[in-house]
Amino acid sequence: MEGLRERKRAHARAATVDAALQLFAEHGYEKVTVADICAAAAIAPRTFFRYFPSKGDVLAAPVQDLADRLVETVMAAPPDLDDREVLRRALREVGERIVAHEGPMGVLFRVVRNAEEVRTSPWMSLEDHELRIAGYLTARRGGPDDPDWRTRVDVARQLAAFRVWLHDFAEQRTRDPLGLLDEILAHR
Amino acid sequence: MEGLRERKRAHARAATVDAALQLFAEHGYEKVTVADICAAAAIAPRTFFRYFPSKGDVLAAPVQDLADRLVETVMAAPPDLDDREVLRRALREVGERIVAHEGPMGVLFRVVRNAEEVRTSPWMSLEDHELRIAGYLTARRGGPDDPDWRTRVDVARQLAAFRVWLHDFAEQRTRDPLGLLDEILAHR
DNA sequence: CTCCTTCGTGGCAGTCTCTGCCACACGGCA
DNA sequence: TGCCGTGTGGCAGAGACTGCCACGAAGGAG
Repeated sequence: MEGLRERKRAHARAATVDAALQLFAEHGYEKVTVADICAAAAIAPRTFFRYFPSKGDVLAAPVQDLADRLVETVMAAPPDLDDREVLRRALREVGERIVAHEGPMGVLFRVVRNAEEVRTSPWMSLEDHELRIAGYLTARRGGPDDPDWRTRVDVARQLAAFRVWLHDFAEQRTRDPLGLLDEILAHR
Repeated sequence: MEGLRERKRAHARAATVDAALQLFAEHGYEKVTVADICAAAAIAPRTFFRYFPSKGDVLAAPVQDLADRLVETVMAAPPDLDDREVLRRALREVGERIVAHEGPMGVLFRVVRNAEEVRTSPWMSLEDHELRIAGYLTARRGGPDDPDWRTRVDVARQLAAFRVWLHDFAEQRTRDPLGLLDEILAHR
């Protein structure tokens, strides 16, 4: 058992994310104040900032989860695959996950795209992981701690391609998102 | 003649950017308040926000100039080059420009990298131009208004690679930055 | 040169995000 | 049951940013 305390906390946190997403989708990111979110989630503003470092991080949290998943998948890949294939599979998996949660994810990404102030940071968290991922890929084949620029460039390129797909997906431009993702990741 | 009014304005604006960069480099981005910058640049805070939508945009401005330059170069490219070559030349030119202004640019990029709050947005302006650039490339060869995903992915990939180089440059990791840039852009 | 229009500037008050501090209460534990 | 520790909420305050208004300086017409 997890302890009543932690369960309460987790519940309050999740409720806050839900309330925030709901309100953002309804009124737009900047029209919703932290106080509004707190009222809807029944917590005090002071507590909000204990859960999330900033207002924008309510949105970053789910994206962060995806990024963590990406890193995990990279690390768990069978050792006989080359970098490119490892990354391709990991991104494909994250893509599947996003498509599976289509509803909330779509809302999330659209909110992010429309929120001038926040548009940057969640995608950026992907970028923060570029170096980490390149490091894991290098370590996998026993390379040096500092990944060489080729590896970093390859990772950056694939993530950039993935972001283009994300963009398309958020705008619901395509009927077969996973098919498109496969094409994009294979395109080179 | 440009009119006294506009010259005064341009001068005050430039002085503000200089003062801000100076202070940021000295004390760090978040320790410097807008009021500090205004005191150093001899303008009122209210005026600061007329020049720049937000504190962070003082940093974004120079990067924005580079991005504009990039777009210009793309548009001015000879018509017989293919997309990839056009983009390669344009990025190479921007790279040269950055290396030439090494001092201020180095300061700028290092400030940006260290300022948690702002780290994201200036690079993002590059990303905002992805679609624009892809559009110009497509238009150049008489394609449709909406660039297809292949073009957008190619542009995104090259810009991502360029960002890796920028990162390296800002950290002064390499002795021959332009040589490295050529390798990175050719790497594919 | 003078008057009048126009537009940029600066000050003021107010909102919103975010932080440090402290008192309190509730869950965990003996 | 009673103590301890941690999470919570309230309060005050700093800093970013905005709408509003009054003033002054640039530019143009007579």
